[in-house]
Amino acid sequence: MDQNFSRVKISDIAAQAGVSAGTVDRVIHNRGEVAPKTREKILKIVREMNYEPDILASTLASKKNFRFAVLIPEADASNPFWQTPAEGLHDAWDEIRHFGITLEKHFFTYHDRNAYSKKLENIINSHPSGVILAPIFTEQTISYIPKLKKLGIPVVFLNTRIDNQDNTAFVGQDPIQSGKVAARLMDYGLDVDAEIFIVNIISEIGGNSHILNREKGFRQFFQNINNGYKKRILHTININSQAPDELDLILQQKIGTRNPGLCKKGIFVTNSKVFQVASWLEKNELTNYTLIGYDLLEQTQQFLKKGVIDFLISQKPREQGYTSVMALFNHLVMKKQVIKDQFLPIDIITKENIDFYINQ
Amino acid sequence: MDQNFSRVKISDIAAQAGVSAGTVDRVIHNRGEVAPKTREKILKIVREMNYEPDILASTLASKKNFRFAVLIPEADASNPFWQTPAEGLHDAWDEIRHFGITLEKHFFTYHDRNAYSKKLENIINSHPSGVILAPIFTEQTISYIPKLKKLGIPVVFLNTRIDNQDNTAFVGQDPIQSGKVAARLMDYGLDVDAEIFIVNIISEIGGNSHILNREKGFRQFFQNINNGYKKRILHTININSQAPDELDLILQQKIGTRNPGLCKKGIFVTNSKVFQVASWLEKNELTNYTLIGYDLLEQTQQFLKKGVIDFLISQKPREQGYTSVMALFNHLVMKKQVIKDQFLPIDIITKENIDFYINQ
DNA sequence: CTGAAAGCGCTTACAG
DNA sequence: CTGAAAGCGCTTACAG
Repeated sequence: MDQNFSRVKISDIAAQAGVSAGTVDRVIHNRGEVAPKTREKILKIVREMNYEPDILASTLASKKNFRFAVLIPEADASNPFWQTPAEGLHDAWDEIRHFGITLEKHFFTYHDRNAYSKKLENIINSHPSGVILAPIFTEQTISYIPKLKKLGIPVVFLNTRIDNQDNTAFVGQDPIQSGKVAARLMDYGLDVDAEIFIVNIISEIGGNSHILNREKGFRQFFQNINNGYKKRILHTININSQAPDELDLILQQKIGTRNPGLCKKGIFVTNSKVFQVASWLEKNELTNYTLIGYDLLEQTQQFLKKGVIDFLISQKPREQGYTSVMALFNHLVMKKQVIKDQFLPIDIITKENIDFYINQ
Repeated sequence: MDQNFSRVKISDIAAQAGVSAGTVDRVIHNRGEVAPKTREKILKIVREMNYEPDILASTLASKKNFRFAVLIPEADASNPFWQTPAEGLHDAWDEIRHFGITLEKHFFTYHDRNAYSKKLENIINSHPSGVILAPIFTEQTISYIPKLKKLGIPVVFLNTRIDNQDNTAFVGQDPIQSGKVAARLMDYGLDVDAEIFIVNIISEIGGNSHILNREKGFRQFFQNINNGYKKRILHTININSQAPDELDLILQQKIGTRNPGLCKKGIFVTNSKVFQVASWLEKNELTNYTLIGYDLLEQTQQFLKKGVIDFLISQKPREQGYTSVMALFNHLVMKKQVIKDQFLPIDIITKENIDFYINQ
């Protein structure tokens, strides 16, 4: 039955096979030093009796320890997103630490690729049991994959996916698809002839692949729509600057002065910087815009609640952290098969459901 | 440090206190038979050394077993919703069964209150370690709460919340708030003067509190909106019938013949029966409606993908099951403090993000 | 009220 | 290649 945890133990197998528990153990864990016939015999009985090891007893006896090393961006005022994945990592660790697991967190900044490489190298040299990585810097990351592989250290990618790599798992969101979700919301809410602005606010050296892919998905949505009458006009606005005044100026120029007074327009901001656009709209009392962006930061939440932002898309940052640790745990400790691409849901957040998503 | 699992063990405490491990154990588990001064002394050292028991060793040694009894509606063709919570229950059990936990599932039908009572009574009389309950029948449930309490059997409410009860936890969605989410989506997508129909399709004896509360929340949203110009016209249509033909007739009469040709109208179906309304719209080639409903069943999914349904709200059925088991586990086995009201997120599902929610 | 001993199921040297 | 013994940290009778 489903509900009954197998009570067959090693001693049962040993008795059946007429050998000692130690020999059974050697077979089960493929530790060699067992005669082929003995091995086969034991294996057969293991299968017949449907033996499942007691993972608790195993962990207790083996005194094995696991070190999970984490390398993610440092959370700070200009980059608060990374606070929450760190909490998720910690929560998961708290649930599994009984199994002799330690979690080491290391941080890097978006500004320094070399520091990232250096830290990753140090981590690898310390021979952790597994690594959880936010591989913002793609090339640097790829260059270390062979070494990790050689040392047999499994690696989980967090938040950013890299194609064709030997990672144990990826945990994060599909950015192209999330762009499509944003597009659906725009399309549903706007008149047929409404203009739409895609605003990319790029303020860091790295980590822009998400932005590009979200725009890509957003545009794909409108290409795929086959009710041809909906010829949406999409403008992309790329902004590097971070100074609020400068940003306002650009927005004013590119959006504010454009066909004022016509029907409601849409603005899709491809990351959490949507709060800066919201701030501009609010200051200038511009209400005739639908505004959609990303992430539940303190600032974005405020503007959603005020109604300046209409929808936010959440990346489930806590769950990203949580799920990454669990992927490593299931792979390393539970020896379960782990799903390689773990795409987390693309949550649509409004004023009405936000309370249930905070801290997810 | 955060990351270091305490390595103090009972023998360390015992040595410090100059007693045996057995005595320390008695103190830690409040099993009495210890002299007050000894007790105090040990307690002090436990605190000082920051002792945390090794839950694995404890579980292994104690040979304790836990029986979790579940009582939920039977999933069948007319009520497929309950398939998924059952899967979530099973998934959670699979993760924790090492701790000597068995999961017993019992089922009831919406049609028979007495059978529900009877089953609940039988479950209680079998003295399980804890109970997980879908308390569809409120009164019947409440009448058994004192008995559960007396026997010290913790109970977790699944999907339906009952006020002011001594349950260990509730896991489910806030139906009033979910109605507001639906209202937000309607309001965002419809013209100011569009008519909106609220359709309650009631096909069972019990389980209608969700429907009522969803309508309530939906209406509250429009009452609270203070941009007075948006005077929405809301019609409620209550339908008891289940026969498709009859249903179509009623919909045709109440919705289909009403101001045809005017601007897009909204239909909010307060449960998963939204697929029946979708089917009616499709058959009659009525495209000028925004349709919002609940739950990711096979039928609702199809209509969402076809574009007949615009949005679905998911109750996260799998997570409901999963979280219920974990609540009981954390309470009973891990002896952690468990949050009483665990409201799960109100997920907004579209054609674009549905793939990431299936089986949640 | 307290301690010594055996045991939970598995793993790890060690001896042969 | 194999077995006997000790041990992981905690709990459970049992004896006193």
